[in-house]
Amino acid sequence: MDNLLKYIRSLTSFSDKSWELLQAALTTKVFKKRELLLKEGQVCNSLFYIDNGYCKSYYEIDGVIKNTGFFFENEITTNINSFGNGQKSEFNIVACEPSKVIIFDKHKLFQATKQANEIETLGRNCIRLFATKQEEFGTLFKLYTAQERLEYLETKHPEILQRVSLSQLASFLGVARETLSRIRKRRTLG
Amino acid sequence: MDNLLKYIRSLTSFSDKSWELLQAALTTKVFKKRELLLKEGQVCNSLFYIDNGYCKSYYEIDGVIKNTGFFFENEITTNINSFGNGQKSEFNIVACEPSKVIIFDKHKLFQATKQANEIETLGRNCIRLFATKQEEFGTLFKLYTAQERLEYLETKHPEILQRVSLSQLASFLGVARETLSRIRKRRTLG
DNA sequence: ATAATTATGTGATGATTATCACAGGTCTGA
DNA sequence: TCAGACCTGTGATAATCATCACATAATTAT
Repeated sequence: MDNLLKYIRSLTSFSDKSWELLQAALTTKVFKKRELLLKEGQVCNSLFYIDNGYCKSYYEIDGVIKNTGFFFENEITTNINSFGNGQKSEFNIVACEPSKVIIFDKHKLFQATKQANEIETLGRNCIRLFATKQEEFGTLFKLYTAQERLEYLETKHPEILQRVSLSQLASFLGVARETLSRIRKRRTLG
Repeated sequence: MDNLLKYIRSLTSFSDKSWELLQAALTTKVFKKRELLLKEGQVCNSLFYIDNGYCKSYYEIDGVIKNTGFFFENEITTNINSFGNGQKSEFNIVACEPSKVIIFDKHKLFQATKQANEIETLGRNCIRLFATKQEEFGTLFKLYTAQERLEYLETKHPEILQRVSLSQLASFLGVARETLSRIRKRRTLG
């Protein structure tokens, strides 16, 4: 829980009392590799804080897996649309490594929110960070070619390249794995 | 202001008192076509609620304009990263038609937030909607081809096609305008 | 340990797309 | 209203990418 408290206090002022109230909404779970945090068709009633390990979100379309996001330590992942509107999730979230995850229960969180305004502010800031990340990666596709997208990750998010395999990354970058392999080869030579 | 109040109340319960407190953070401005709401290099200290008209966000890279979002009536636009972290904006937001915009001032909004918890909740919900939209459009590029992205807009967001020119849309869809013209031709025939 | 699975590299080929060039249509402001 | 600015369509060509096929690591499970 120590990491989470530091994370929270990096976002907003948070009294010991707020922290105590928040506990009612939290549970910790260790997910095995390939275990699902969220399954397609379910309603997402949780925010998932990743204490260690990492996860990815992916769609499965006509049997083909399309990765849409990677989430590492000290990040929160969720299906923001499902969480906010109660609609069924169209994608999955899965642990890519054994991962210790702190789960925020939506309904208990909203109850805690009523008791401490700091928790409401925390919620706003978590969603803000999530929105920022979505915007950042969504923009990549409009601005850059596949090769430039790879270079962007190399510069701004090297941790992704270190931990995610080429095949997994290709799907995220929107190119075939063979293409990414060739892009990488061109780059290490030229 | 009537549209805005309806919009707010569609998101969260909002008392007349909260509405009155919120007024201190609001100003209304009519932007001419091509007038900038936010300029690259500026810090974004506002949320922009579009009462009528529409706007787009765009990057200008090596003299080439890349559209990253379109925003219509009853939507809020901003640079969420600049607004939240105080960093300089890397993109512009411009009125594509004469547009009546209600501007939420960040600092005054935060003051109002301290006086009414409903305003904090409103803020969280506005950011949530923004995040949902970012996720939706970011995902398009990972899941679909250019033609499928066009079909998605035709189905889910026909208002964009009705109001945005082909050239402007091509940039948003990440293809050359000639390519979008040909995709459209293929579709209307086949 | 070793068999099975998963990941990566690479060639060949066809499909898709970007880019340049140019023509005609539509909008718009002085 | 009329000239300049924008928008759309289309051909030609080169670049990029997806797909299939197969070989060879690397990893994983029993």
